[in-house]
Amino acid sequence: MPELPEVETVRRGLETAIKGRTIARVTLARGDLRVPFPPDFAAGLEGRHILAVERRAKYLLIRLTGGKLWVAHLGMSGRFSTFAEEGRKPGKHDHLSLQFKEGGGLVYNDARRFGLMTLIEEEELAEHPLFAKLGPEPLGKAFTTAWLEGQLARRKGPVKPVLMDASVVVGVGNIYASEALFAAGIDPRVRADSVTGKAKALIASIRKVLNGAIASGGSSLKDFVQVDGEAGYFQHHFNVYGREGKACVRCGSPVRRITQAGRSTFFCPECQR
DNA sequence: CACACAACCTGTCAGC
DNA sequence: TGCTGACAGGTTGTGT
Repeated sequence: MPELPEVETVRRGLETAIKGRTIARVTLARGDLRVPFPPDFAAGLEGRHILAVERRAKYLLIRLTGGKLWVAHLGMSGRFSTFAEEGRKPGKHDHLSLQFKEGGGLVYNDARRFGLMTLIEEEELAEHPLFAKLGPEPLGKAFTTAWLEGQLARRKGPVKPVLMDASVVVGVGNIYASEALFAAGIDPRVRADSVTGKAKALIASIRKVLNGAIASGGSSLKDFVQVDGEAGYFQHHFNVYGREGKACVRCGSPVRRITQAGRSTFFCPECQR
């Protein structure tokens, strides 16, 4: 389910739900998700205290005592939820379960198993293969007009897949790439190097779209006991994504769907040039 | 290096 | 109700 806003919503939920707890026991229902759990994963978590829940790109970073970092990626279908009962039976696709010393626990469920869990040293984060080549955070200061101009300038393919390239900017997935291009009035099919002059507007659009989605996810989470971004996700309304054939919210002409790099792209041919 | 495409795995939904 | 095929929010590896 996650693009950056959903992961950020889950991060906030986890922060409330598990920060300050002590991990008493870890149960793995199987040995792998997208990649195997490291051999020391369960033992490495047990006995540790949860200091903070952070995020880099679409990865959740759970800081533990002893300089350890529990890295979690939700893939397409991963979700965390908390439980209060002791001796809870694992449901279908529950792959990981934590029991807290203080009582209650946390479950990771992931039907498609595109998620990922690992345990690394805090200090190896920057050089770690998962993180070394990641571009700037879209909501951070390093995502500048000059940076995006430079990235667009060396790409001759369509602009939309460039926005989804994590070495250009992280956190922008298939939904928000379409939404940001709509907000910026840019046709997703145009060559990336033809819109360098719109880099500044594109950054503003990306931020607007992501911040709007975070605000919507966060507000729905308030009434939610569970750690689960799904409610916020489905509550959010999209301007073009998933709206093939429906009237453009701005001009009324039908929204089109095309395929780019194997993914669906939605856009308004009138409003986006 | 830039780019397209397949692969990973399961669930859901539209259409028959 | 059941079957089939298309499609799903991510990332990585391969081949050109």
